[in-house]
Amino acid sequence: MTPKRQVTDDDEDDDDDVLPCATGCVCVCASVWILRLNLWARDSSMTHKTKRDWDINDAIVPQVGDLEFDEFNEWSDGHVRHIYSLHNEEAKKHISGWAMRNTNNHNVNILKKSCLGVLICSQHCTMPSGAKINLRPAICDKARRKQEGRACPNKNCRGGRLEIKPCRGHCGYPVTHFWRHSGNAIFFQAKGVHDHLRPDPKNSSVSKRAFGRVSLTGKSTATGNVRGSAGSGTKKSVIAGLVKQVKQQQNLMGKSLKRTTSSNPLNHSALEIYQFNACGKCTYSHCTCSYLEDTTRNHHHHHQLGQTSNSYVTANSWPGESTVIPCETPANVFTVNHQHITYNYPIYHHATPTAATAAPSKSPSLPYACISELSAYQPGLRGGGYNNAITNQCHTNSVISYESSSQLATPEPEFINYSQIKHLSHETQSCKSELPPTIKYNATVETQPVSSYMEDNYDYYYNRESKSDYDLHQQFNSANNTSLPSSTGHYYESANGYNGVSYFDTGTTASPGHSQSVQTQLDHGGGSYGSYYDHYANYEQQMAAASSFASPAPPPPPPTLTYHHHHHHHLHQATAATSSVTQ
DNA sequence: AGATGCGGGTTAT
DNA sequence: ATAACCCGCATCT
Repeated sequence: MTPKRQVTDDDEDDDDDVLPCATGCVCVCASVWILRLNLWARDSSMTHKTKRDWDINDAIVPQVGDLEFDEFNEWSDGHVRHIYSLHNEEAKKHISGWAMRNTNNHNVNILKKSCLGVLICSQHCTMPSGAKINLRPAICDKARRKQEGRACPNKNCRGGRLEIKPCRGHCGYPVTHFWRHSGNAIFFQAKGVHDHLRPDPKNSSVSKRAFGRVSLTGKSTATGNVRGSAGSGTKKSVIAGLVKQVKQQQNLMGKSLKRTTSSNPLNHSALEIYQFNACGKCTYSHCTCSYLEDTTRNHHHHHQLGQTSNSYVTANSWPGESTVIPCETPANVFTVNHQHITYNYPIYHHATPTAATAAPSKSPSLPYACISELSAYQPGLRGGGYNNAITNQCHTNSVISYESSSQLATPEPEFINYSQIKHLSHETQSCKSELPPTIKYNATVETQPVSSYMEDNYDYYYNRESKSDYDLHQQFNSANNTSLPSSTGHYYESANGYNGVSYFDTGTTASPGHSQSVQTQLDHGGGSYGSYYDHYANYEQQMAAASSFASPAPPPPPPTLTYHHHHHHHLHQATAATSSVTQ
């Protein structure tokens, strides 16, 4: 488990590009999608960096060498991804310093958790250490309810009560974590930027005081937010706690500043900025997106290609200037469906001009990515000037439509669309051969080259070291300074792996060759956390093997499935039916 | 008791 | 149709 690669959140960028906001709006960080497209488009000669790119929803995630795993980061923040060893105990337990609770996303393959925020004092009191009350909410609903309303543990606080400060760091919703077990790795992806401090550990003295483990007489031993300092009550720890909290607060401020006042975007790496590219409901200060108010029902968030793009492209096409940039129709138009992760996998569309000009076929409430935003990535459209007062509001008649896969005009990278899932056990037999089909995913992908511009800029986005005050927030990872996806080769070639194959759940299908052996290496038994072993793994293994050969074979016809169930995907049940994989 | 995960169900958009 | 939540249950620590 010796991690060869050390990473911090800062070396992560990410792909949370499609976010349905609470009010129905959607944040589209098209920039990232484009970057992803770039990755997808690269052929097998592409650099290692590209191989680092993956999404928790990818039909096939990279294979990682045993020595290439990330060090566990319990304080992941921002849009980050990590790959942990399947033997990493912390990863296996899906641990997080943040108070993350299970969120039922009705996808048994990907565990989703959402942040509960922090418990704060209703009086916003200050402890002797100078720190604020910042406790970890109980994960258990019942326990958490008991926490709320309790007296503030700060002896200097009068009348203060503990109350939840909910996390709103992800488009106005709590930050979410996703866990997926695949092969010998555990894939972790976080979405959103916590808009609150790190909560004290459960065993902190303050926490104990607050929740009865320690009598209130011990109030004077407040130590602030120092992990591991519980009960120490030393001056040193007090200072440390205060310093830590102050730093966190500074970082929180920094986040907002980055999102709102980056007058000189080039001072921040794209990755760095992207990390803060959280989308709020446009009522949140964190939100970096502009949006269109749909007079009928929804308001559409138009993620500015994120500050990510702003920081680099500074395109003339950038909406800045407080003007509504008329959307154009660039040669390369990428469309993205705006369904949220884990349920309806994002679908990347590299639309043809025809498709690009096609009017959105779906509900007018669907969000659209402004082409001008996307065009910002086009070499010829680069310009100068970054403007924070972005109002990249394009009109629906000139935006990129988010279409279903059925409207794909060209081979495109596409992600699993759970809405396409269907239980085949009783109906479909699109899966040829002896493989017992159960569930298939519409995951046609492509390897179509994208503009070299994006390729050229890949390094900028993905391999640039980003140091900022945000690092202060990553205290537990300060030593792992942005090694970025430097180690590589071990990553799956996305282009190969996705080359025109249709994805299917192999957890229920016989897998030829070595995949079987791989399967046997995995621990499916007993553990409470074993259920997230990727049911796709077999197929991934197959694809991995296939990709090792020269040319990808022509893709089999993508399965066309219909999802019958309301919204549940009982892969486990399907699996059990074939008794090839245990739960 | 609480953490954790599962999954049926509801609600809002 | 989609995703956020709520809830009860089961298992484990």
